[in-house]
Amino acid sequence: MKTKSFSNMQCSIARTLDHVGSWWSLLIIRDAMMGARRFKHFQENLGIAKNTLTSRLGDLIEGGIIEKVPASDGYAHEEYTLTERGRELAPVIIALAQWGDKWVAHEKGPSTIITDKASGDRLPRIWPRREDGEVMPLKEVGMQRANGAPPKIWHEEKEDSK
Amino acid sequence: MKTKSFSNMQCSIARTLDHVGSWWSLLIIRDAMMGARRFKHFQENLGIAKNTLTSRLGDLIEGGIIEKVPASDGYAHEEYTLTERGRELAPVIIALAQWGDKWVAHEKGPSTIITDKASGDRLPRIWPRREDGEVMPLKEVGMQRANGAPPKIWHEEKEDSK
DNA sequence: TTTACACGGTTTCATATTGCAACTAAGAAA
DNA sequence: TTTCTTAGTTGCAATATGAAACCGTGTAAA
Repeated sequence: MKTKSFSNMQCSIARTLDHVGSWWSLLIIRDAMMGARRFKHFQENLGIAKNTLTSRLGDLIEGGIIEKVPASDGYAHEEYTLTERGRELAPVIIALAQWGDKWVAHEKGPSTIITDKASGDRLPRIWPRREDGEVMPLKEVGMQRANGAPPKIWHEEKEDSK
Repeated sequence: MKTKSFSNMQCSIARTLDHVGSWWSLLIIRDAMMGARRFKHFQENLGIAKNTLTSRLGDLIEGGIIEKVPASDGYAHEEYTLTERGRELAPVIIALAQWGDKWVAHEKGPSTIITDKASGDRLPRIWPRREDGEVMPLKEVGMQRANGAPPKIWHEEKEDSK
């Protein structure tokens, strides 16, 4: 028996979570976005067990989200940096951070602030928008199954029951 | 020993993941957003073990993300629906889905399509923007530690080494 | 040059989480 | 009344995680 993998699911959300869905992955990515580059950085900052960190870093490297590069300073051997793939997870990280700020904030306030580097202002809430850039109410966002997707039966059964 | 909880961390990302970071949580939320309301829906669609589903649903209810409500149709006893808190996770779900579409797409294409209900068009990529609504390059997004946050030493050590 | 230490792991063991299968209680259907 | 469906619960096996000890390499200190 194994913990089930999501990689064979067709859903993009599941396939993404297969890469970043395990317990520590997104926090490691967050730290990498904030400048952590070395094993020690992640380990001390997160308080993660070393063997678990080894394992998670390995998975992220295998998934092409993080890569090992020669050290930027003189003496360290190798460092971990985000790939393009990894950097593009920023919207996920920002969305998580902003949800947390709103709904489960720490009494001392947020410890991480996401800003526009140029102005120093905090970013507005990341949110679905139309092509023209206008913010959409969630009610107007539809999540549908595409053609190839296996059909769902959730709503049909309601029709003939009531 | 216990699996470490993130809830005592000050970081909003960690605090959010404490609610939705476990293996199945975000997929359950995704299904709820797509209309799943009953235990059976989640269980059949996800292929999750029933005891695990029971446990995850309980956590989500405890976290105020899902709630049990009287059935909408005649005979079912109770159903699971997203709360406001839960619905506001949509940006996270969308960001995950779009990342997956781009980087780890299934050969048959995405199974879930996120649209503007009014036009039927797929949404543009959810992405950090400035106050004026303009899309920002990731390079211009800063992630900083706020005042109260414990200081990090990642960069200082580089100064005096080279 | 020898010794000590920091770093990035690996190994071992205890506990936790998950999956699977079987069982159960309550309501609906036949 | 009997059967079926639903929404679980229970028991067991396998995997994941945490804590602590250990280790090899390279750097620093004496």
